[in-house]
Amino acid sequence: MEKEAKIGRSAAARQIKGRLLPRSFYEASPELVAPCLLGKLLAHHTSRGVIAGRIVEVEAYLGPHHNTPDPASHSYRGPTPRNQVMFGPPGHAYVYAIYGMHFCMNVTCDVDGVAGGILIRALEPVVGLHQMARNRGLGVNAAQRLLTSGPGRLCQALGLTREAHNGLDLTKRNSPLQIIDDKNVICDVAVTVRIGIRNAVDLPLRFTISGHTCVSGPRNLAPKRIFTP
DNA sequence: GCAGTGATTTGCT
DNA sequence: GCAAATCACTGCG
Repeated sequence: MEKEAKIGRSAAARQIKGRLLPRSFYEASPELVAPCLLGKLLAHHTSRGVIAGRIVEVEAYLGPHHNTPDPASHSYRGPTPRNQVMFGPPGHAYVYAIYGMHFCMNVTCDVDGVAGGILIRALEPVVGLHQMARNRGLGVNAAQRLLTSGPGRLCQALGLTREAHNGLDLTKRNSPLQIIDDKNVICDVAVTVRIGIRNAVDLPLRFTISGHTCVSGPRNLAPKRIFTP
């Protein structure tokens, strides 16, 4: 009980201060933008307050115009009603339903008209931990990594749905959903193959903050390489 | 390990 | 049109 109260106070005391990432940040290819998102804050402004987490794991999904074919990407076969957001301007949220019960959130990137997306796979909870636990249907003393470690979990924790958030512009000042650079410095970035997919399983397009406890998936997945940004 | 769940797309008529 | 296959997941055993 004592511990939960302490977490609640420290989270509430924190302010989200930093620079809203501009449109130009997202105008490059997914494999270039993806590692740059690590360490940034994903913030959802709700009527109940702010819920935010630090991005610790992402995956790049390449568009059909890219040199490397990516059959795992939703945009692989061209635009459809579901994936049209990916073919629009960069810096927008592409939220879709999967397996009948989960949502996943991508950030669109590359220039307008060229598809590209980055799946946000895991966050480190930073602000609104009690609300995250409520949204996830967990007790307030649930382990932090159960809140936002996994693409479905983080959407549930932040209260993101396709109906309410698909197509939102993340670069607008008044957007309820934003990505903010608070100058947090990260150490090592590990590059691995993507997980949870059937096609194009060999492409090294998953980026994680190396060793971070909130990263999802198998702990023993060997990195293809590690670099310091 | 695998069941649960439903939207989405593809491939037939 | 309609049926079948697919799916970037999670939670339970």
